[in-house]
Amino acid sequence: MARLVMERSDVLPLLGEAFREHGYEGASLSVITKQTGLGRGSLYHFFPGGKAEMAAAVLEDIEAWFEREIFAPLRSETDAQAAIDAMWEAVSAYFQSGQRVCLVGAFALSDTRDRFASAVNAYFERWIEALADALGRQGHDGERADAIAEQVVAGIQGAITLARARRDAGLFERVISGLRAMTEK
Amino acid sequence: MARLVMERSDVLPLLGEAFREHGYEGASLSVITKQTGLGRGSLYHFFPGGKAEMAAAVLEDIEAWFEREIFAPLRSETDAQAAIDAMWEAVSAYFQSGQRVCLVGAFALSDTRDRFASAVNAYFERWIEALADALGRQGHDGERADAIAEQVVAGIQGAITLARARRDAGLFERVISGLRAMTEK
DNA sequence: CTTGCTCTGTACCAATCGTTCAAGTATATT
DNA sequence: AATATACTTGAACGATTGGTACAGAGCAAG
Repeated sequence: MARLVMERSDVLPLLGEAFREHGYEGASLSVITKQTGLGRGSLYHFFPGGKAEMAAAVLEDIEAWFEREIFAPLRSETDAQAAIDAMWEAVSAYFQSGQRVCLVGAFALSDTRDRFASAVNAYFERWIEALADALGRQGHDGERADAIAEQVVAGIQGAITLARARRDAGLFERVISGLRAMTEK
Repeated sequence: MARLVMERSDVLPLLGEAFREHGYEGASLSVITKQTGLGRGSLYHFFPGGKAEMAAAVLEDIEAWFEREIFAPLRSETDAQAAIDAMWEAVSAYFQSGQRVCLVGAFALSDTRDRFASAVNAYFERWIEALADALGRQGHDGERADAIAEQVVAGIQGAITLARARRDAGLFERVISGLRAMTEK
């Protein structure tokens, strides 16, 4: 039966937005309670480890989403080009033309990275490897596929940074379409 | 005559490192006093506006450095390719193969951007325009020069993000050399 | 030495930080 | 209905935050 109360998994996206908008340090408990609508007690009921556990759970949730929606198809879809095309559409939708920050990237740039080093590293490692895998099946030789994958994933992060810095969604789309050209046969 | 005491301009690089390592929110006054070796009294003597003025001064200092060392040559050096080559060397040295964060990029990803919106925007705007100018003089038509410049500046930011996320200086250099190929005739 | 100015360490402020917890309400089980 | 468990509340804790006040240190000019 459907529960009327909030579940832990319902809170994660709200928590994610709080961290995205304010960063780890900037997302104070008052910000988080406001963003999630949950009191401090409830938050510590779901996440006894406090803020650190909240952020870790959010990272895990994000990683799981990317794994399911993007990385796994890149690795196992028989039509590699179709998986890559799907990645580009997912990226544009997920990051909302650069108006929405990549939480993992944002963490990577601050000393928050040290707290969540393995999650931050794993996210990008898997993205690059999965994309290189698809590029390989698409016809590129291994070394070239690795290079393109690194270039492309870095470019996506940079596009987010620039689009946010300049408040220019068009800039995001232009850079993305330039990168996309690198992943076409 | 040379002053033995600390000047405002001597503090800026130290302040910059503090903000780079901890972000705007994370760089507390205790962190800043430790990093700079200056007490609260001295800091507020130099920067009556407090933390916000410190960060603004650091951004101004960074912008001035890039303007002098990179942007101006890109715009006015008669040998455009030489100016671009110099840019790549300066970028590698300045960001220390991705071990050193771009403060402007880091600010752009957090809500700190809102506080320093115009400085953050101006930094990237000038970089892109100066690079596009050099690429134009190097032979590319205007539209193509703009596109490459955006792609390249975004790529640099992404390379920093990824290199830091994965603690992989080699990754930074590989992405940079891929980008560099785009700026060669 | 006196005066005046720049610089600095200490103490202090109100506000906010992340965290804890006892008490309460809602839901599920019997 | 009675009991047990899941969830929520909001007040309070000590620690730390950014910022202020201020007396004195250091030094130069007169």
